[in-house]
Amino acid sequence: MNQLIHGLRLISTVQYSGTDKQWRATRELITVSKQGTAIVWFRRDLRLCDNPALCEAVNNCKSVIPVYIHAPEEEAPWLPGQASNWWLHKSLSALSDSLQHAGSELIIAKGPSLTRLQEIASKTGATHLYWNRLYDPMTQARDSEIKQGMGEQGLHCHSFSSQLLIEPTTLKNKQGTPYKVFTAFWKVARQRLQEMTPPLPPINKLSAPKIPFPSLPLSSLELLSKSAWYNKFETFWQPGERGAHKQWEQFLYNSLPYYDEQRNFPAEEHTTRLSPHLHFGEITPKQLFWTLQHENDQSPGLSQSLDRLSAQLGWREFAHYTLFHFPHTATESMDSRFTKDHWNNSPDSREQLERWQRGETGIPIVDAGMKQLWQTGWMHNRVRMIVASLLTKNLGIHWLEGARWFWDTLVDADLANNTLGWQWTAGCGVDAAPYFRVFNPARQAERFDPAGRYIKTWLPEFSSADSHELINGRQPANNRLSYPLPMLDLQKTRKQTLERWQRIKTMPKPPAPH
DNA sequence: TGTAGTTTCGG
DNA sequence: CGAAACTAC
Repeated sequence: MNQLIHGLRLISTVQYSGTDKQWRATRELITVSKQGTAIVWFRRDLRLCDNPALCEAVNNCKSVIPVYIHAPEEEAPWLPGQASNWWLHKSLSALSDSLQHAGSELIIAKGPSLTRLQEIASKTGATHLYWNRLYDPMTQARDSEIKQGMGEQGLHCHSFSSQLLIEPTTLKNKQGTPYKVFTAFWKVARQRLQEMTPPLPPINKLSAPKIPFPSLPLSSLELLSKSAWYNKFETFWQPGERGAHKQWEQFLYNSLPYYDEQRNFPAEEHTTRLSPHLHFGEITPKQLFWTLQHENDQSPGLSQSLDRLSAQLGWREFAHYTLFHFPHTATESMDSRFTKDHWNNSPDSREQLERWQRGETGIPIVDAGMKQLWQTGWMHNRVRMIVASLLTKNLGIHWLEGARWFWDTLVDADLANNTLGWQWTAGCGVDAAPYFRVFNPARQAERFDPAGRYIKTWLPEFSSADSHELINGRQPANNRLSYPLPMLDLQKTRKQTLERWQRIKTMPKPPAPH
């Protein structure tokens, strides 16, 4: 009962946070005379709420042209994967609808980004270009070229911060180097976040461009792959800004009070499931953090859950922060002692990788996770750590192989989060887990899926299995289950891994890359 | 955000 | 004697 009341009040907070007070604050910013035409270049900020680039363009310019340019090759070597493309398709469609409602139209084009932007500017007479900043290495490089290229054509470029709570350049430790340990980073960051400006109000009215530039149909981007394996995704997700807000409100109402205690239990649905929405910028970390802070002042009973969830946003910040400062880590281990030949390159490793990908390792909690990933484009975070530990530690396969699989199959595939997560588990990244941290899937299943509900959901062959089978999988003496025997000996591989990692960790530490 | 083996605690 | 605490990896 108490929790219901909490939930209701929180929802009203969300809606309130985007209305009067800030409306007034923003209106004061509106300049007296609006001039010219602006292009608002949408990238991974597919929303109309709390969108500084859009707000500023609307406030400063007479007409606004919303543009999306599809240029996946500009993100090489990390071209968005298939699950990600499915989401993008849906999200663009949602954004396009919202813009239409606001009296405008989303112009969809194909790259190269610079050429297209210059073309659109010259055909529409636009004099200003607005965008929200991204921080991955490829986009950083591309965007500075755009800034220069557009500048040469006499256009004014304006970029804004909205993807992150903290601009990566503005936070350093006492030695003047980037933080490499989460707790130290977050201690300072959260202190700074005490003073935060509120999220911006939604833009629900836009003046249509005077000279329309023909948009390509969304379908021409060919974001939906032919195999249509993602058909089932639609029952799990609602991409787009409206879906993001719905998910957030549902979480606040149903799950926030349980978050601290329940978030580690993959069978419970008490995580936010906002990762893909955040990745595509359908909702901002500020919108979330603002609500959490506001609630923290009022409901001390929730503080554990609120802190815990804030810290998750902190990890997201930390991941983007470290990738910004150490861009090479997207493809190389942060700890350079982990060279290519540290990893398992045996002739068997290719087949082992494939069994892991298909969810046929014979270890129930791992296979359940891999099936959940395949069917929904998402995996519970606890299970991500378990499957990643099995691949990198027990099987000794390079974390990049796991990162690439996740990249293609996750709807929330995000270079910064993916890089940090995999290197953390493998023990070669920033704030590396002590090398001796090897997850025992059986023990993890026992602790976090005690009734086997998660395993039974994704592995129907276990529907009538006993608890021993749920934890350990099929045993050699038991032919009752139509399920593979475990592909490895957990105890033996753990021991071998500890020895191999210990060898690395006793080597002299290489000089820091910074 | 680890595991596993050993020691200590408390009824 | 099982649970909790401790400790090495």
